[in-house]
Amino acid sequence: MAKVDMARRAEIGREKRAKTRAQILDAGTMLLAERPPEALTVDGIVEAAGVAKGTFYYHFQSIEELAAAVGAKLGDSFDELLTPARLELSDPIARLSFAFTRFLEKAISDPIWARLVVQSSRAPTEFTRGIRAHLKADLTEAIDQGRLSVQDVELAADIVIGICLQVMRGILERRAASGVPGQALDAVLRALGASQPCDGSRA
Amino acid sequence: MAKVDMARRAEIGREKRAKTRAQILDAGTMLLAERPPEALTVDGIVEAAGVAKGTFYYHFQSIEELAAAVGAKLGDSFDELLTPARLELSDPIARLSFAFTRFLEKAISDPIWARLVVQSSRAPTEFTRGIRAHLKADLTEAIDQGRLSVQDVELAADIVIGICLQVMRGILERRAASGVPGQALDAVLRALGASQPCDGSRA
DNA sequence: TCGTATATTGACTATATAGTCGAAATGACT
DNA sequence: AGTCATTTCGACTATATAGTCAATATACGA
Repeated sequence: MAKVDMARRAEIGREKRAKTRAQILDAGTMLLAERPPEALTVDGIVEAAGVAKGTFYYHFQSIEELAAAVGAKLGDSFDELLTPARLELSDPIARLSFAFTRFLEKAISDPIWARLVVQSSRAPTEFTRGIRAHLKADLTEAIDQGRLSVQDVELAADIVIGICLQVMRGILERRAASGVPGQALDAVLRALGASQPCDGSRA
Repeated sequence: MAKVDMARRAEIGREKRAKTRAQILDAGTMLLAERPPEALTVDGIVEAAGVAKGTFYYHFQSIEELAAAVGAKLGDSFDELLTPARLELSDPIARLSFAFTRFLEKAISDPIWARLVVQSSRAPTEFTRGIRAHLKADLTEAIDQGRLSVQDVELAADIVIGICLQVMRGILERRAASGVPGQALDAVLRALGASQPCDGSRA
């Protein structure tokens, strides 16, 4: 009698579920782009997402879990943005330069993403830590090659990240001049005391 | 019959009032050093200050007003830190260098202050704007003297502020090496492409 | 059309936080 | 000791937010 295909059922559920979950995730993303996670409320989220309160709890255990999911999505966007460079470029300074530029260009083209990055930088998550780890690896390699005058990796990382974040804030507050990413990169390389990478694209 | 000196009364009141107000202000300062203003609660503040709830509202209309008062106090500490340099040094790059170094040294010696500065940088207040205005004045002067290779004042300001804030975060997270302020300053001057100021203290 | 697994809803209870206010305490002065 | 302007207190009411759950809707397969 009526053998029901449980697997199929679950799949259907998963599809519908994914759609609503994405709505909530998007609403959470927008809200987290404009306020710190401590300022989020479940009522605010469900209103922004256009779903009922119970639905939120059906998909997420708590606001923290939602924030973590948004963080994971942001982490994915980092990988998507940076992985190509990591594979193609063997020169650590070139990798770093490419990544830095991609970041600022993305910030210009996608302000919500930029706001989210800036907000996330307040309380470092697993994903922003990953970025820093990659950066430090590149910097260490460059230092080992004797190509940076800054010898302290942590300081070097703070210089790169500090300029990147603050320039992002500048892009968000004032309107972005398109020349900014290049100029900012030049400044970063000067700050690190970087010897020219092979491409020689700087002044 | 008992002519009461109202002015004296008011003065007495003001003294007692000032003491309790300072307690609340200090509690607010500590809390704002560790969380964004949106995450503050009146209950949390009065508990930290060791006063009753009504007392808070006797001194402040709202949490925003308390946050503004903390911001003003922070602004005063900026002036105290920076005014001497502004009066004594006529060279804009020397002024900027002095201010930058004072900031980082203060961050090392007073972590609560540093946390407060970092937190405040999220949502620029009247007082952090003042800092940026001073900085931009110095940078403009230096650019006009043809002593910086960075020509865009906003970008230059972002570079200085970005490095300063991120190095502060680094100081707070890791333990501060005392050589950091000097090294960071060197990096900033290189980033700006600054010609040597007269003292020539850099590498 | 009906049955069923899954997803969605919104009303409901808990609790936390905001903001008020009359009563009590304080302390300089007589 | 008594007076009184001022400050402090904490109980109280409002409201907002968290978190639950029984009822309902959905949509596919039989």
